[in-house]
Amino acid sequence: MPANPPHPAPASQDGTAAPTKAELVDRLAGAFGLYYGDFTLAAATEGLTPSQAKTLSVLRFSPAPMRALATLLACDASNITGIVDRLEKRELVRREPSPTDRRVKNVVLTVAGEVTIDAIRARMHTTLDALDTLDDTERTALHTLLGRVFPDGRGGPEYTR
Amino acid sequence: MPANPPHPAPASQDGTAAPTKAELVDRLAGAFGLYYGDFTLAAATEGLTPSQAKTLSVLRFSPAPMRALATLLACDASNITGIVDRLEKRELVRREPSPTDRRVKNVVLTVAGEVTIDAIRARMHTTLDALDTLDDTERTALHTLLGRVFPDGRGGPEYTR
DNA sequence: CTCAATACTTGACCATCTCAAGCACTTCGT
DNA sequence: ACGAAGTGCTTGAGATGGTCAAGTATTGAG
Repeated sequence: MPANPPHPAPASQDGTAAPTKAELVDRLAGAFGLYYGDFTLAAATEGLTPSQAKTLSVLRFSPAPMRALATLLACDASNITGIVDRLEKRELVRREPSPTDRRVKNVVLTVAGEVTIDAIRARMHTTLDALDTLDDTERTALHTLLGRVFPDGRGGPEYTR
Repeated sequence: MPANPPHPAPASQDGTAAPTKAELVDRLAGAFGLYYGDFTLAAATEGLTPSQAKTLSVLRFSPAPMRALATLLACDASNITGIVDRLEKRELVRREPSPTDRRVKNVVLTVAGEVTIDAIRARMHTTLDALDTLDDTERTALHTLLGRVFPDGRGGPEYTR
């Protein structure tokens, strides 16, 4: 039953033809919607908002100055002040003065912060369970393809000021 | 120079070994971050917030009652009221009373709304350009794998109340 | 030494989000 | 048929996320 959707999106009847770019964008949008829901729910069980959890997530790799966080999270610097304020009040994160530039404050994950972000990632059941259904070949393929389409950006530690 | 990151993440030296689940989650998180930044920027050029644009995006496929939107966007129903209020004020969207249940209001994309969401999707240059570098086989693989990990959820039109 | 640039903070203002409460309507049980 | 429970949407309060404009401290270039 065609059901005549307002926006065509023929969505290649059989699964064999290569998807159009629009179909791929749809898929990405859908996938990230589900991922985001999973992440948000997991963060909420630890009493954190998505932005707070995303900040902890970024800091897992390396401490970073406020400015770098703003760039990584694609938002205004003034925004980070508030987010880090709240994370610091809960001792998940610490501001450390940069030894080389007194304007800069490096944000560092505390041990409690590490535990928390690990717990959140472990609770993303929708995503984690789904990944379990992939075999090694598929995992490798997905990892590689995502790396091609969304190159990392995060080269080395940002602890560099 | 190993640089000794605080959180191990050995990140399989060579590209050949299958990535661990944690590495895949990292990749998903990174990819999601870039996609979201691209989407947010594109939405901003049309004067829309990410939530407003996401709502239009969902409605591309089919009109939907407020409740369904809340479920799809993984948020409280009361939230949708405000978002749709603002979209309606800009005539990108219309509330229509459901013919079969007088409690329900179906939200429908206007023509202007369609034009707007299409423009936003067309401006996601980071994502679209990256997809251009994939050949047909890779596109198919990515589409299939994402479909496996994040099954659609959106089966038929939600215009069903 | 002066001046432009940079890092962070603050305050104003709106959007987003949750929760609790309320109204309108539907559905179910009796 | 009737009342009670359930569902869909809205409203209002309160916290957070987000932008912008302005202000302070520091750096760095000339």
